Amino acid sequence: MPELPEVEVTRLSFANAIAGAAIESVRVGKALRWPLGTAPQDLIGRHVRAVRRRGKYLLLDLDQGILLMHLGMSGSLSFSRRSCAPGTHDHFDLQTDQGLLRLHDPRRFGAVVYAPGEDSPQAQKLLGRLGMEPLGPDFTVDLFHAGCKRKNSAIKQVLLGGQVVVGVGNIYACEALFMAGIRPTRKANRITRVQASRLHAAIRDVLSRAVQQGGSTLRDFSSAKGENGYFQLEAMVYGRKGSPCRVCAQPVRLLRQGQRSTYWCAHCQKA
DNA sequence: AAAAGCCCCTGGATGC
DNA sequence: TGCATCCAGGGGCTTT
Repeated sequence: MPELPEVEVTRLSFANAIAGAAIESVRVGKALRWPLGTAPQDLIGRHVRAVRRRGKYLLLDLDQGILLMHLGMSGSLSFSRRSCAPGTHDHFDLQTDQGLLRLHDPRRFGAVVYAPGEDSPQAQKLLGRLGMEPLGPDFTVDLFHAGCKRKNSAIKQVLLGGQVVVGVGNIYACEALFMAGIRPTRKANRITRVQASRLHAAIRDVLSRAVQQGGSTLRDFSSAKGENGYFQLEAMVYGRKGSPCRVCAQPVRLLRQGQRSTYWCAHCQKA
């Protein structure tokens, strides 16, 4: 489910509400991708200072240590003033004096990991190799182009890989490549400076528009307030195999790249 | 070192 | 209706 826009929409939907909250109890349900990394009761009494995002990770800053949260493929968070009994797929609860933060994740590819700090080995193992934040000031055309030139794989794979730029998942990689008119299979190291510039702009544009639309709700994503996203209605190619391209009316094509589906338009993406 | 493949897991859609 | 198969928004780890 969650790419950068969905994670950011989630963050925005509960960051203010949870700021300053004291942790009262922690419930760990069925196993997620990794163990919590500390005894749940050790978190009791600590305060949530802020909620940040790095790539597709959420970072809950505690007054001592941090909680790294990842939504995997099917995860979503909810934050509610009133708590209620957990459902089948509710695998992590953080009960605070300001409300209950709950992770719902049917497939359990998500994770909640405690680390003593952002620079700790536990955190760096997950965050250490992440590329540039696409909506941040450090994501420049020059650095993006240089990053592409270092990669000998398909540009679609580079976007998904997260070592050059983070947060771009399958939906937004397809959409950005369409907007930039670039073939998904193009070798990244053969992208010209002009193409890199177009793709850079497309990535920023599609991600920021998606945040404004509340993300994409394909199956069951919603923000921590329960609000659905609407960007999927604006998708030009993703999930539209065989349907007419919204620009040229040629049928949208589907191909496999690294076990993932790539949607694209052969007529509009010739670069 | 870098790239490609392999899994983790559940549920919904599709086809017979 | 039932059952098998395929597919899904990710990404760390293992194998080439």
